[in-house]
Amino acid sequence: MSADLRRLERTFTIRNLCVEFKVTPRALRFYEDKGLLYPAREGMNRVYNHRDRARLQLILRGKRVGLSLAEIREILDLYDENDGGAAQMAKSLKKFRERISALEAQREDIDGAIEQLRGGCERMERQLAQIRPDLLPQADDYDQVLRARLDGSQDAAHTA
Amino acid sequence: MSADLRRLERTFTIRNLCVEFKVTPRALRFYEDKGLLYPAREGMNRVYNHRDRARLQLILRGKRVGLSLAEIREILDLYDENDGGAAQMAKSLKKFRERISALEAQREDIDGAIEQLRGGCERMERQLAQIRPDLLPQADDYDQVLRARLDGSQDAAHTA
DNA sequence: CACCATCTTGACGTTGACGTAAAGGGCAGT
DNA sequence: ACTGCCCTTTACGTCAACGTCAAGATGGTG
Repeated sequence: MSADLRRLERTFTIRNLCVEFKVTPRALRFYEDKGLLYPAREGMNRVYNHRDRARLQLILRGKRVGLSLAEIREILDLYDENDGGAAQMAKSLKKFRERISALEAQREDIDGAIEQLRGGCERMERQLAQIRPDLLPQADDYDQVLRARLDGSQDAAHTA
Repeated sequence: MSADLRRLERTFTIRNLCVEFKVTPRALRFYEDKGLLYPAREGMNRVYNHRDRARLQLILRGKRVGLSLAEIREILDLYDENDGGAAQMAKSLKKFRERISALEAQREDIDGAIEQLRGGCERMERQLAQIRPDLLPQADDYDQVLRARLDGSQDAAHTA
C-alpha cells in the first residue's frame, strides 16, 4: 500500500516528463501558457504530479489524432468542470459525442488510406517478384506483409 | 465505350474541382506550387484531367489522416516514379509499408481516444440519469449511444 | 464597347505550435 | 569562488498551409 501511495504522490520535474514523453521543456511551458497544464510550484520550479502527467498523456494523444491544443483544452476543461451543474455536464456530454463522431470518421479515413497503400504494396510486390525477386521483403517488417496477406478484410483484435 | 472514353478524357477547370472537393482555388494553386499537382495549361488556364483529379483525392485524404503536404508529395512522387527502376520501386514499397505502420499506430491512438471519451460519456450519462434524467440523450445522435452501449468491445460494420 | 466573371501571377498577412536566443536564479561539485 | 547544469521568464523567429489583397489577361454578354 505504501507503494501505491508512492505512486500516486510521486512528483515529476519538467525534465522527467520531457524525457518520458519525448517533448521539450518549451512545449510543456507552452501548454501551461495555453491553460492545458497547471503544475504546482516549489520556489520557482514546476512540480508535476500524477494528475498533471495524466493530462499530458491526454494532450499528446489528442495531438496525435489531429486535435488542436484549443480543442484538447476544451475537452480537458470539460473533464474538470463536470462537478459544476447538470446543464454543464449535458453540454460536455454533447461535445464528447461530437468528438467521438469526428474520431470515428477519421478512423474510416485511415482505414481507407491503409487499404489504398496495401493495394499499392501488393501491386509493387507482384511487379518486383517478376523482375527482381531479390529485392523483395527485406527482413524487418515481414510479419506486416503476412498480416496484410492473411486478413483480406477482417478486423484484427486489438491489445492496446 | 465512348462513354468510358469521355470519362477518362474529360477535363476539369479549377473551379470544377474546387466545387467538387470543397477547396479553394488558392489551395489548388498552392498544391501545384509545392509540386503535388501539375495540371496542363490551355493558354494561361489550368486544365485538370482525371489523373490530376485522382491525385487531388489522394492529397485530401492524406491531409485528413494527418499527413503534411511534404509527406503526401513524397508518396505521390513514389507512385509516379514507379515506372522507373526496380530499385526505385523497392524504395517506394518500403515507404509504403512505413506509412502503413504509422497509420496503424494512429488508428490505435484513435481507438484509445474513443474509448476514453466513451468512458467519460458513460460516467456523465449515469450521473445525469440520477440527477436530471430530462437532460439526457437529446434526439439526434441516439443511434451512437445505442451502438456504444451494445457493442462493448465489438467492431461494427461500416457502411461508408 | 463596356462590363462582369473568372482566370492568372505575385506578394504580404495570419494562425498554430512551438524553436531559439537573451538574461538571470539556484544548487552541486571541485 | 568558479564552473556547469538545469531551472525560470520574456521576446522574437519560424514553418506549414493557406487567406487575402493587388493588378492584370481573357472570354462571354447586353
